[in-house]
Amino acid sequence: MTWRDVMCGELRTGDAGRRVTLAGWANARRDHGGLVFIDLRDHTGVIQLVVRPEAIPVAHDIRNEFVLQAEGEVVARAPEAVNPNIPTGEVEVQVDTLRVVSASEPLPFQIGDESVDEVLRLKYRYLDMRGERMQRNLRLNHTIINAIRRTMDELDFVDVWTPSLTKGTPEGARDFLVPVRLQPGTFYALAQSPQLFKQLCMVGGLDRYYQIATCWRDEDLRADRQFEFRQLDLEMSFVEREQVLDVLESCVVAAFEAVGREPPARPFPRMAYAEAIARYGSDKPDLRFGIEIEDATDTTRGSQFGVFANAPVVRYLVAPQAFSRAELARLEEIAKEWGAKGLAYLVNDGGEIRSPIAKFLSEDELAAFAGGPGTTTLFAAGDEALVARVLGGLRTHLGRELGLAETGAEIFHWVIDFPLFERDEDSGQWTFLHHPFTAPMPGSEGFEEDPGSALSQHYDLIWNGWELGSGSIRIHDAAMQQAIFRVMGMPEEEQRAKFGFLLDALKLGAPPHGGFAMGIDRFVARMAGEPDLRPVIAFPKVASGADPLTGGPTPMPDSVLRELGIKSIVERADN
RNA sequence: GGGGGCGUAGUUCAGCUGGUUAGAACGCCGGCCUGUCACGCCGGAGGUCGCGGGUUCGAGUCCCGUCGCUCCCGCCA
Repeated sequence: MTWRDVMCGELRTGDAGRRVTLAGWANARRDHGGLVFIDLRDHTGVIQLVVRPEAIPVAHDIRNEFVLQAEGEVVARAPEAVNPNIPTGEVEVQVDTLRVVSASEPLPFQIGDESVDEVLRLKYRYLDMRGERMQRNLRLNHTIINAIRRTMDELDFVDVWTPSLTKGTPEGARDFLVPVRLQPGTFYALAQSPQLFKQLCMVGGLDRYYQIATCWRDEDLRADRQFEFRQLDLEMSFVEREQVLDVLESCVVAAFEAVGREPPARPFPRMAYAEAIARYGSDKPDLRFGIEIEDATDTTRGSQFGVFANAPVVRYLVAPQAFSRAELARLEEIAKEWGAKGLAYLVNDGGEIRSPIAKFLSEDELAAFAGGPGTTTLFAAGDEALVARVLGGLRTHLGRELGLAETGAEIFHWVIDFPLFERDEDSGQWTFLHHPFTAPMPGSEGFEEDPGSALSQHYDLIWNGWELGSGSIRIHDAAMQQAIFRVMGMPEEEQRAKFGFLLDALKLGAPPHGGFAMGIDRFVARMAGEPDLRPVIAFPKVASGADPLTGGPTPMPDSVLRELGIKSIVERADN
């Protein structure tokens, strides 16, 4: 038998007179006693069925979300019966055969009701999926990934599968561990990224590798972070930075074109890390709006206001609004979240300056810092990094709260010239900023002398203040790789134990290479206009790490653990 | 690990300074209806107010604890 020969959403007046077989879900029913209307829905849309219950008594028993199969004739509706709200509204199907394929109990929530608690929708994700939003998002995801794959293929990249089960490393994110039964007491880690495997592919002469790779990280979940996520992972041999960036720009543009949107102009602007921090207080600034950080240190050095006079750095930004006392208290909260001790400000309310610190400031200072009427100057004082963090946090907050970012623009840009190392605040040890395989900038090869001022060939791709991904030119020289490990305080034996396989490869004819990893889920979420990741992922987990649909994770019986050489030390009521 | 928010019918919510039988809308069930399209009209069922304890003559409301969910910080090479 044939379940259907046309989709619900496809029928138009040109189909009038045609006999059709349809299958789908009962989206709505309007039972008039002697005449029953049923809106039949599939992923293409809705078509009105007209059923005469004297001939088809089952029509009275149809309920929402029953799966139905209907046969009948497409007829044009009378002009006064046309429904202009749906694309199929000029026709309907006069049904002569109606079959309940699958009944449905009343639903826990109504399809398409976006006000329903998200966790409940996740528990019944398949119902949520029947709604327009998930249908749109999952298909958008498919379209984007197809466009990316097509682009990579055109550029001669080879899709190579790398292992999910990998050797664990204590650096970086926490690993998801997988016990190995054949070697009790040992574990694989689920890959946090194919990083080293793709570098080995370059040593293997693949020249251009890519993969839509699943990655796992056992860190706390957020609105834009899941345990597992996908990245467009790529690596290229014999390239400089600009060639890598060019490939990513091609993918972004192809994705925009595939979904029928105006792509961003190429090349995307480049901005040095130091400039991003100085002007915006962030290494991923949202450039859809202005508001830049200004320096006040020269003026405040001799200030009567002790907080200013004693701070290594005083900087400020001018917000385009004269904030109320309550709003300023809220902003101070934000500033404190980012590490500030307090928040100094000048409100210019129609030309009149309001400020608790005005009495400490000279005429010169007031004149220098106050914005025009209807603005507020927000200060941060402290060391350079703190000031950047606080003002960057405030700037992002203002962009969101004041709607400054809602310009309709889509701004892509690169941040380049990152530092190679940073100090770990706890241990005081030098540690890599991104990962230890990033090559230093030409001119920074002497990084062992002065790790703090060395720059790296690392780059980030930013979309409207979202970090979409990052990459770098890698180290292809074993001696340099070992020098990096040395600066990080990793002794020779530890280097061998953890990364011996990489060091061996780098000694056996490793070509210069570089690559990138872009978060696919983030990219799709942005493209879909979704505020976070979950609406573009078919079956996401919630913030506790649980899966409301299947009820995972679950404890395992001791017998299973014993075979794996594992003993649980956690007492559980449910075990 | 730290901070904020939430938890009342299937769903979304209301429920004042503590005061009779905890309400509404949608959904659900029954009845009527041949041109509706979020059909309409009439009737009905449905609640351990997250859980435990306390204060009180009396707790959805106040207090303590606990659980769950959520957002943020930490963390996420």
